Amino acid sequence: MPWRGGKGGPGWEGHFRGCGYRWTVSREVIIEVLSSTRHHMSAEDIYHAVHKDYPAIGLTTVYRTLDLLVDMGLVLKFDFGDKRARYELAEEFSTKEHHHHLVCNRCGRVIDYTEFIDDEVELFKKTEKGLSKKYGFQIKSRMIQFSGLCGNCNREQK
Amino acid sequence: MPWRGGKGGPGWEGHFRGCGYRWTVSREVIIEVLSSTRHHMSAEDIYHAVHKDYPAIGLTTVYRTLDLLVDMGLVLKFDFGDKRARYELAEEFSTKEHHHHLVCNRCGRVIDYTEFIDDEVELFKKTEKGLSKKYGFQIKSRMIQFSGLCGNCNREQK
DNA sequence: ATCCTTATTGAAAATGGTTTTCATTATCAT
DNA sequence: ATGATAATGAAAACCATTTTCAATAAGGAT
Ligand SMILES: [Mn+2]
Ligand SMILES: [Mn+2]
Ligand SMILES: [Zn+2]
Ligand SMILES: [Zn+2]
Repeated sequence: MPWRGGKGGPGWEGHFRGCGYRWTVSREVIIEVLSSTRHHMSAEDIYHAVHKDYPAIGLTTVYRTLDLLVDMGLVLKFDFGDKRARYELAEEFSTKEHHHHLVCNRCGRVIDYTEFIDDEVELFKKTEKGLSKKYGFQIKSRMIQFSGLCGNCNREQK
Repeated sequence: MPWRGGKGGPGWEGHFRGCGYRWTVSREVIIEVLSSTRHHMSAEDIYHAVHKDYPAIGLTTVYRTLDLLVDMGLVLKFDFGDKRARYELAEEFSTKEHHHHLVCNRCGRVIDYTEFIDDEVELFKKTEKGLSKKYGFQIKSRMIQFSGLCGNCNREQK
């Protein structure tokens, strides 16, 4: 795990430089926000968090930075069914372990779960190898997502 | 498999009636389109297909009907990363077998794959049971999706 | 077959997350 | 420090989807 999070960690900066991008305050701050949350933030969430300390940073820049981060594979983008995209640090840069998502259709709660992850990883490996051979498809990312009713909503639903 | 597809099959009509909805020409025609394609159509795709024979049916009705079908569990809604939602008959009403999706990030091609489905189903069952016990979460739907580069795009990329 | 209630519909307008535009500013190799 | 140009913010544009509302059609009752 050579990547240190936190302010201006050479890992992040190096990634940007390595791709020919500049290392800017906006980028550092946005990454800092993503690094220090356990939530799945929307662009606007991030914008608000950033805005407290850096009111000059605009929503447009947040969107642009997130796009870059996703392209570079440093951040994952999710669709949990509310209209806005949600973002989370990629595994290698996160303190969270490899996980998938459980989304409540009623209240929108999102649970990170890690149960049976080993089995999933194994199955993924096998599947990817099979699909790559059969379709010549090179898999870059994989996602599993369950949705339904969370404990609370399940109870109320009755 | 008690459900017959095709024009006005009592299966579809019964489903609507059973939920207290009326059985209308628009609904019949939209279902007919979904039943006779192997593609993952957008609302607008469906609108255009319907429009040839029934120019009076509007895009709004297509959206509304799709929402209903998704709510009733007869149709699945996907996000393949282009901006529009994509729709496909649920397994029980489709001639396609249970499958998952392989999405090309470059050209947008979507492949239905069925490899290792048995393993996946087994793992899903186990996972669902575990999650249900641990989080009280009642799972209604599950999705797996891989993305990357398809055979063609992989070759060109070089 | 006709009436009546109301679910359904189409057209147009509104919505809202995201993207584009463009003039200004900041980064960084020199 | 200087200059080339990548990055940025504000405002406008975009565009899939949703909402509004008056007109229409479905289907139970008669
Ligand atoms: Mn997560
Ligand atoms: Mn499919
Ligand atoms: Zn819930
Ligand atoms: Zn492709």
